[in-house]
Amino acid sequence: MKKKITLKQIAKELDVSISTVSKSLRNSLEISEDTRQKVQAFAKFYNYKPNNIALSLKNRKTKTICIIIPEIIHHFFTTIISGVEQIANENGYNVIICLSDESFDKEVINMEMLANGNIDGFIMSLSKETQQKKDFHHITEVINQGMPVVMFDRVTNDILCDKVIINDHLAAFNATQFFIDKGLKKIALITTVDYVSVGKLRTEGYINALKNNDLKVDESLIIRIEDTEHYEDSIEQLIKTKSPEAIFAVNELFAVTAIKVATRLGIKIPEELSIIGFTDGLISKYSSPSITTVGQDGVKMGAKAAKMLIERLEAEDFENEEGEIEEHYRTEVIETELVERESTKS
Amino acid sequence: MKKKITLKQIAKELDVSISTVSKSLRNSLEISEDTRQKVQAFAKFYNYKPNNIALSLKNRKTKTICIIIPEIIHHFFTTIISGVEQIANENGYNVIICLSDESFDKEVINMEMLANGNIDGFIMSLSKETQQKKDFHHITEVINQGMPVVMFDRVTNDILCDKVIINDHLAAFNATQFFIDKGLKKIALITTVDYVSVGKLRTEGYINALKNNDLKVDESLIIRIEDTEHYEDSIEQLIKTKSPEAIFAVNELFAVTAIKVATRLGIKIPEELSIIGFTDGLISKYSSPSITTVGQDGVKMGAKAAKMLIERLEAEDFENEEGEIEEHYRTEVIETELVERESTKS
DNA sequence: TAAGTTTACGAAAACGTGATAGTGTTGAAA
DNA sequence: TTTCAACACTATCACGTTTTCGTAAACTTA
Repeated sequence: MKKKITLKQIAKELDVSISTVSKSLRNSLEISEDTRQKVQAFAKFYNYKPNNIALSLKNRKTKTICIIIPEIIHHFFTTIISGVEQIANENGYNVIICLSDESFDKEVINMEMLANGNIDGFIMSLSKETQQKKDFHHITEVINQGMPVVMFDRVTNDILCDKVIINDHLAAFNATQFFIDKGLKKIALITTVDYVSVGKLRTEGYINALKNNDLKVDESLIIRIEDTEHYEDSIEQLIKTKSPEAIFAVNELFAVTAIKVATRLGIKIPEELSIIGFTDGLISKYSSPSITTVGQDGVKMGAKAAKMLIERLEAEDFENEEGEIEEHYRTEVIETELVERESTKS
Repeated sequence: MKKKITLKQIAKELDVSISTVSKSLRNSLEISEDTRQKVQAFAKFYNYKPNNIALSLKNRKTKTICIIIPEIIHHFFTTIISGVEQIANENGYNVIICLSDESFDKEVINMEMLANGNIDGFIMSLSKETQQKKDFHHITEVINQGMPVVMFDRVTNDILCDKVIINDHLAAFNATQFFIDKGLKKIALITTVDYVSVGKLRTEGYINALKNNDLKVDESLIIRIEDTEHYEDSIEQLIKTKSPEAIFAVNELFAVTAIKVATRLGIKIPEELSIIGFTDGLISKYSSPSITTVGQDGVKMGAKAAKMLIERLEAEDFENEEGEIEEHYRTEVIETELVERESTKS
């Protein structure tokens, strides 16, 4: 077992100074051809690699970014990670992943922990609890310390920073309009309670689409599901008592559950009931019937977020010299598209 | 924007030495009550937090572990991450996630990169390409440098280290036996090509179960699918020409695809065809009919791996004093259980 | 009062690196 | 012979901590 070798050890072994070793390895012209080669050969033999921690300390840059997501079992978030990771790696950055588990406390702890030098910047999506509490002090603090933050998907207007979002409102509007165009009028909505911003926006899109077509908004066709709730019964209730012609669900799980319930009740999909979900994950794809869904390209979103963050990080090197930082935050909107499958009539 | 404050700045501000500040904050008895309080108050006001990078350099420990997985879109791997993350956080460790994308090169690059001080240890599952090449030099090297590695799921006997696996052989054996116990004899197998170790083991389990019940192994009932292959046709071919009574698929995707194909062909599940998959993911759960599957508890597995790694890391502190390290590697086997659902007769 | 002990703090080293500034030797130009 | 530049290398500092050791000043004891 040979431990990692350091500059100092090489220097001692070859009886030169540390500076000479360092310069030789960086091919400095200050060092004679002879010494350089000797050092390089030695270093190669012992497989010398600079210690990243020491470099981080010296350069005050870790070349590591952190992505905080509420949950990892959501397919959408894994695609986000995928996109972030790809761009990060291309630019020589490592990615630390933190799971907030939808918990405010865990989000705060993770951020405070990593903000102390471990990383150069954050990419994050708010936990439900944080959205509920509307307490963003941990994020403000990090930003105030000069660490860039990029928020995606679940964002808030209370924080000024770069953001990557999808147009939830428009996407929901279009999905609803899709039903209406097919001649369906009795359109139900399965959504979440309002404090999750995306659920709220999607609900608004649904309502606006109805209004735009002079259709009445029937509150009894809308069910709002709590996290903890066992929602299968609520959905069954909805389908049984209201017999909707179409259902728009704000996520995959609601959609697939609706399908399960309808199938159990002997309702034919899409002949008697059309269903559109949100988020194009594996479930939608492999469900039978497969589910028409609002596809949000997580990979693209993650990649965009990573690009924005890295751009800002690299820009910082300049700004230091200029003194004043120009705070011009952008919000990028990622396109969605309706992926038509078997759960809607063609 | 107030940047992070350092010991040095506090020292200068309060006109004491850096040592005094450091000691005060760590409640050293060497420092007078008076000074201590003054320093602590000041530090609190400016929200002083020690710089983790500096600590890492000093302690030669980063309190960060890296998990390398082949893909993140596999539900199984996300549950692994979940388990690792939980245990890591409980013990004050951060988790860096690297995706090898099933590529040997990416696995090597990631490992070499992070082994230079960034992390304290690895948890990993081999990429397909690495398994194929049987080139493990990057792992041996890391281990030789004294950095602990824990492998899980896709492991190899060529490397000596801690491992966490499931008994793939037994699990497949039991699944096949389950069919046989129901009186089914014509049991097909949808598996992967042999270089992926788990596919191989599961295939063996299937074959042994058949042999154990004096059933003939019919090679035409076994299809081996390549990564890149568009496998839906192969499966359709199998079902059409062989009309099996049961299918055992070595992963979720194969199982759900078999269901889709069978449903399309008008074959009733489970009346005419029973199906068992492997890995209890969302797809199996939400498919209609839902899929009976060999459940492997990824969370437990990840947690176990993290525990083993952290145990070894903390043990290192001792060993240094004793000189000689006792290399006693363990292999933990995680139990699997058959999760019965709608795709098999009860 | 002299000697020893405690108190309260500071200086410096160490972790590993890279950049800046310095230093001594050699050779060439004035 | 003097001066200056080029060469080849070394010393030192800085990044932010913690820790070991050192040391004045105050206090105790004989």
